[in-house]
Parts: sequence; structure tokens; C-alpha cells
Amino acid sequence: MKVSLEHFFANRFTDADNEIPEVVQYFKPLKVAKDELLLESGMVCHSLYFIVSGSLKTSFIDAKGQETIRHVAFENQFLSSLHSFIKQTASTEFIYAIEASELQFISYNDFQKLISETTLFRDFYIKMLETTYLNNHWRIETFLRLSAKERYEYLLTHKKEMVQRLSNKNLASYLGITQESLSRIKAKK
Amino acid sequence: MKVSLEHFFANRFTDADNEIPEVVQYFKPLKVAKDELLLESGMVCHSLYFIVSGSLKTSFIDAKGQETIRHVAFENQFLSSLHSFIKQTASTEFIYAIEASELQFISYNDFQKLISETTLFRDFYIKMLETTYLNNHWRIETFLRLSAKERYEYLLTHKKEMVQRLSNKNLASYLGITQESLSRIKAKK
DNA sequence: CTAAAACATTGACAAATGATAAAAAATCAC
DNA sequence: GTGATTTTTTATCATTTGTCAATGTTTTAG
Repeated sequence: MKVSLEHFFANRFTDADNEIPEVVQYFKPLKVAKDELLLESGMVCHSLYFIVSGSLKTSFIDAKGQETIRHVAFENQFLSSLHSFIKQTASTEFIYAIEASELQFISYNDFQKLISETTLFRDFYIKMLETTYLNNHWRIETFLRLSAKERYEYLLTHKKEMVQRLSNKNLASYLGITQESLSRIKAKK
Repeated sequence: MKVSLEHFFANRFTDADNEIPEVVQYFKPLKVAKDELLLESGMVCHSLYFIVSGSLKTSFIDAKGQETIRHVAFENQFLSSLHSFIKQTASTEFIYAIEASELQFISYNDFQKLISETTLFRDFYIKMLETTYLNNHWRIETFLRLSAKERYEYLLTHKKEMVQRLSNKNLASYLGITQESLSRIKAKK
């Protein structure tokens, strides 16, 4: 599947669609291989990525040295190490391509410029923060009161793409459980 | 402890502080008793609350009928059922006062008005979404790779006020564990 | 102040998940 | 295509957390 940045804005921000060319010109294309590192923990994240095709993840290394996946994004979604990007401070997480991916990215400076100069991008930024909020919200709810098995079933029902496109290893990490537990959960169904 | 809305804005939004009186006039005072309900699940949340003194929580009822606390706020913080408030759709959660509290609240209409009319409030709204993001971020991280005991210790170190001001019942609910487990965790220290 | 209700603690046991190890299966690099 | 590497599955056992029940403690309503 392949999507475009123009369509993304045209479909969602009809009020200020005359500003689309102005906004889109600041994005640069980038192709990355499967498993390619886009941001190292400890570095400042300078880019916000739009996914044309493929998938990205943000992750950190836990106390036991295991990679733990905090967020995953597919086509038509944006991803960054948001805290680092917004504040231009060192990131506590990595960004990796999960699959080979085509991206469009914008630098922090151009991002700021567009925020101050265009209504479209300001609306987009608020919308992005809201979407991020909703995403984190359901994720916290699933952790608060669902067992590992129920969290897996929640993804199967509500986020099927994640189950289909992530390896067991990545999926287990995203669910906050071990690979072995996930394997058992899947076997029991 | 008691704080004021004027100080909140004056301390954080120095760029546009001439707009503070314009913004503050739309907030109305409200006193609520301990355990008082401010928003019922299924209703549309019409208010954003600033806490002058006391504390509020947002919670939902899980599959087993247990109250589960998603978020807690103290003095000098804002709280709402944000999804419901932003989209003016039915809330999936309740808002309760934990302690007797003094609040200042703004209606959705006045909120929208201030967003469109003042730089201060637009800046504030983005800041609020960012703060919310950071809060959800650490919460997800603690769920992903920490045990119940480690999550409790995390709160002790980084959010001591929560441990001090919440009942065991509320704290256990916020941590996503049973009261009994929390009681045992505390006893073992 | 007192009785009732809510909350907190403790114990015994059950269920879920993690740790470790080993084997099977899939994927990758050349 | 083949051997090496990584991922997935399976099994056993240990640990954590939940469930249920009983009891002690604190808070609340009148």
C-alpha cells in the first residue's frame, strides 16, 4: 500500500486546503530498509516522519536489556520521538523501520516555520496531538484492567493490522509480555 | 495548598501575559465535596477544570465492575475527560473529586472562543496537550516493563504526592492492581 | 458518641506470567 | 541453494499477582 501526504491533508483539512502546496514542499522523501535505525536514543530527534508505505516503531531498552516497543505506525500516519522533537532535547527512545519503508519527513525548523505561518499546519499539529492522546488513552486502559491474553484479543479485534504485520517478537514487546507468553496465548485460541 | 489561575498563566506564558485578564474572566469558581461526581460516563463533558485546591480523578468501570483510575490531578493542574471535551461526544469515563476541592472551570464554548481569539489560550492548549502526552508516555512505559512492585516504587520516587494523598484503594486502582496486592507490596518494604 | 459502612491487612490457595532451556521453523547473507 | 542466524514453539519450574475469606482498623452518618 502507498499513500500520499497531499491526500492526507486534503482529506482531513478541507478548510485550509489552499495551503497544502506550501506545507508539502517542506517534506523530503526518504527510503529506508527493514530494521534501519532512524534515531538513536540519546540523540535529539530532528524529524517528523510521514509514512507513505511500510511501518516504523519507537522503542527503548528496559532494565533487563530488552527492546520494548512503545508505539507503532503504518501508512498514512505520522511518527516521531515526540517529546524529543517538540522540545529538541535528547530522546529516550529509538526509532526503527519495522518494514522497508517510504517516508516523507520534515525538519524541526521547517515544522516550526509552518506552525507559525500556516493555519493548515497549526490545525494539523493540534490534530496530531489529539490523535496521539487517543492512542495513548486506549493503550493505558488496556494495561490497567486487561490480562496479557485480553490485551492480545483487544488488538485482534481493534488493531488487526498490528497482529498481522508485526513479528511475534515485536508484538510481544508492544504488549509488554515475553515472546513465550504470546506464543502460548496464540496456541490456546 | 491553594493556587491561582492567574499565577498559572503568568508563570508559564510570559509572551502573551497581557491576555491573562481576557482569558481568566471566562473561568467560573466551583467548590465540590469529597467523592462528588462531576461527570457521569455516557454524558458529554462540557467543562475543563483547573484545580485551585484538592484533587480530581478520571475513572471507568471495568468488565468486573471495578472502578479503574486512569488519571489523577492535584493543585495547579487541569483535568477534563479530554476526548469527550474536545469532540463534544459521550465520555467513556467519570470525573470525581478525590478530596474536597476548589475549582475554576471553563465551558466548551468559552474554551473554543478563547482558542480562536487569544494567542495565550492557543499556546496553553498546545502546552496542555503536550503535558498530557508526557504524562501518558511515562505511564505506558511503566506498564510495559515494570512489575506491580516496581510501578509502586516508581510512584514513590517520581510521583510521591500520589502515594501520600491517595487511599490504598485509589492507588491500587491507578496502578492497575488489587488492593490486596498493594497492601502486600507496601508490607514487604 | 456510636453503630454501620468502608477500607486495609493477612493468609491460603489458584491462575497467570516469567525464566530458562531446547528443539523446530523461518529467514537471511552469501 | 545452503549454512548460519534469528524467530517461534514447547516444556518445566519459579515467581508474581489474583481470588476469596476472615479480621482488624478507620471513616462516616446520624
